[in-house]
Amino acid sequence: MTGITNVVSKRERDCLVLLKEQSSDDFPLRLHEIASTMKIKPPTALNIIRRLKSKGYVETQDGMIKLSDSGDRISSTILMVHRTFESLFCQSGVSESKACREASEIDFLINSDNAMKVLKRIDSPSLCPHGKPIKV
Amino acid sequence: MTGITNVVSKRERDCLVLLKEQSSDDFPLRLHEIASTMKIKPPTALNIIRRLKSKGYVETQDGMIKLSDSGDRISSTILMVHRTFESLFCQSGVSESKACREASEIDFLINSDNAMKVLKRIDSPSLCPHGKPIKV
DNA sequence: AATAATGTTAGTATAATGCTAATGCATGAC
DNA sequence: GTCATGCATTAGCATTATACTAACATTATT
Repeated sequence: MTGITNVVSKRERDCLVLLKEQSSDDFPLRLHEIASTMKIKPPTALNIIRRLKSKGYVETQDGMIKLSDSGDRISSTILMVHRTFESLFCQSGVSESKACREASEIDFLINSDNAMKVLKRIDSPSLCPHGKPIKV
Repeated sequence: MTGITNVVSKRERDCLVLLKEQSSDDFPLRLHEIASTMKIKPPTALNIIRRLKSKGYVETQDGMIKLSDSGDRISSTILMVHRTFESLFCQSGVSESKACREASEIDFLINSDNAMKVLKRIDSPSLCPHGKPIKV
């Protein structure tokens, strides 16, 4: 089996993407920031973080939460798939915001190898509709 | 809000598609047939059927299970989305069986309006890779 | 030191998914 | 006509994901 498929749930995916897009080694996120961004209460967020930790995707030090190497890798993959399908939807005439929402529902379910093939099929744009690089 | 989005779970989707593809008024399915096709035990299947019934997608008479009108409609929509993405994956170089599996993971999550736009974008094939009509 | 912010535990709830064991019902074999 | 077989259904249980509140603990800030 090649490619990456379906190892995280929807909310785990949301959390990974949040960490990938809005944190860095210099600016790791705090639990309450994750909770408020995800519009959930801290105990709920803690639960998700705990699951991600047990999968090895997240590390915490002094309440600071950041992606592990493998978390960074899987987040990049999810974002690549996300931007590929976001681009597809936009090329098809779907609005940017709807394209983004739709892509978020499926990006963590789709095998990365298959997504890369789709990317070629839709003329390999290098940037997603928001202007971010598809392949990182 | 237009189009149809996310009103069924994965297994409800599987069951709807099974009923749509392998039953008719003349040949409705029995519970144990659904269970064995879905590789689950009858009580588990009964649970899914019960949920579909409560959503108005399925009717039963004398142990015979068939789609209601609205169940038929939503199943058709799911299949349209399925075949659209299956076609996309195949056009991209994914094998027929992998394309089908991948499409099954997402077809019930994608808004039908968006799928129809994607269908146009991929040159509006009238048949899916298995030779079945995409638009019913 | 007191208050505020933050993190964590404990307990609860729901939905989806799955199972086994037991019961109920109908039908065909004998 | 009874009995076995097949099928449907109920009851009970378990797991995972998701989410909440209330309470407690810890850490900062003033």
